[in-house]
Amino acid sequence: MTQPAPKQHWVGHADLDAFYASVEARDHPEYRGRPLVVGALPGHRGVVAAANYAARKFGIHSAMPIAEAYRRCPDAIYLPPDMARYSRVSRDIFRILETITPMVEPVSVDEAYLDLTGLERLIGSPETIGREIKRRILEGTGLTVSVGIGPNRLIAKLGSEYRKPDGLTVVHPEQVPAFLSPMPVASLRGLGRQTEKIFSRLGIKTVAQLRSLPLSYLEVQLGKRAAANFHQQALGIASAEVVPGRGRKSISRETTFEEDLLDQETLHAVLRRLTAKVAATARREQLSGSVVTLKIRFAGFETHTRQHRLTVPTHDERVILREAWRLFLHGKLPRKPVRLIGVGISDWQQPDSEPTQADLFEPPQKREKDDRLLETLDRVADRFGKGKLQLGYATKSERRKLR
DNA sequence: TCTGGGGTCCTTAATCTA
DNA sequence: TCTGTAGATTAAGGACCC
Repeated sequence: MTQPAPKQHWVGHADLDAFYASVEARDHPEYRGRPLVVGALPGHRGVVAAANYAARKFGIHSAMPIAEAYRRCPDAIYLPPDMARYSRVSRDIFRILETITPMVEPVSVDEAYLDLTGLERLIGSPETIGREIKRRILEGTGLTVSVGIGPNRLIAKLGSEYRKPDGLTVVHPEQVPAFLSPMPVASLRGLGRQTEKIFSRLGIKTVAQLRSLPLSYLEVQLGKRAAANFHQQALGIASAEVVPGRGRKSISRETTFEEDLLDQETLHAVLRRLTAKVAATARREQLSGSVVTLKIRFAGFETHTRQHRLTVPTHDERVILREAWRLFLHGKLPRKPVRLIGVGISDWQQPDSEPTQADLFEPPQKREKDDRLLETLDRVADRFGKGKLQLGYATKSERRKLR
């Protein structure tokens, strides 16, 4: 008896080209051919969200501060993002991808993995499938997409980046080592500025160089986990699993002020607005979160988060706002002008664990403890003046005095 | 240069619990 | 009941991605 040959996995990665900018150019023919930047408007705080290829010729790229983009190309068209419109186009794109296979895993509005395994008999070779994806998206939406196809997610993703815009790259299993070898290490997944610094210090520039190093050496430099991860990637080893409809794990909203802000009334009002949006999204998606997170950024980009676990999951904006504001007031945060404020919820309750009557009507000890602490804080406020309480817990000695 | 917004995942330290 | 400890959980920060 001979064993059947193991099935060849094929993973596709589809990535829309300069998505936001392409949607704008598609809908406004008068912009076509001109440098176009979607993001913050010049003169405001913010960065580039997307730049078309004409703007990229000026060195403009996403995440660049808008002031820098403006210096490089004052004549470009600058537009604020219209997320609602991009989301609609995104839904069209995913519907089209699902005509190829139901095994589509969204990564973001403009990016997805597809499990193409076994489609050869239905559609044709991986090259044929790739051309078919591009054709259907162009015909259905008027947008171009770059597609990478390979034996796993890593190779598919690197494939879609390999030729852009409007590219198609298919890497067969036996081509993987040659495909990866000349690539800069920075093209590997999860390798950002910090890790790149380490590699640069070690004189490692290409994937081939990385592959030649013993794992034990990498472990000393990067730690066990990261070393194993990059070592596997350098060998072209990665998962071929595609998970359609991966659920989200958190919902959050945040905003950066034009000028840093200290006034608590305004901060509270902004937090209320953000909380309402978070709660609305949660209700729409029928999600209730158990963890409320407050995010605060001060001048100098000093960023802090504070979390509180609720006894009962919620999507009620009053509950979320109360907890977020409590974290703001009593989370031992520095009392400084605020650059950004944000709020989020996470840790969804499982459908099989509805809150019990006991959860609702017999608050556990944790809640009682919290409430006692708050009472104490209120008494501190009365005794020592409100200013003391604006930020930061009462000190131990202050609490002792009150007992 | 001066750094958005919305996410995920990992590491580490503190705390809880068996 | 006390104590030490190991493992699990939680909280915070950071790196990274699009």
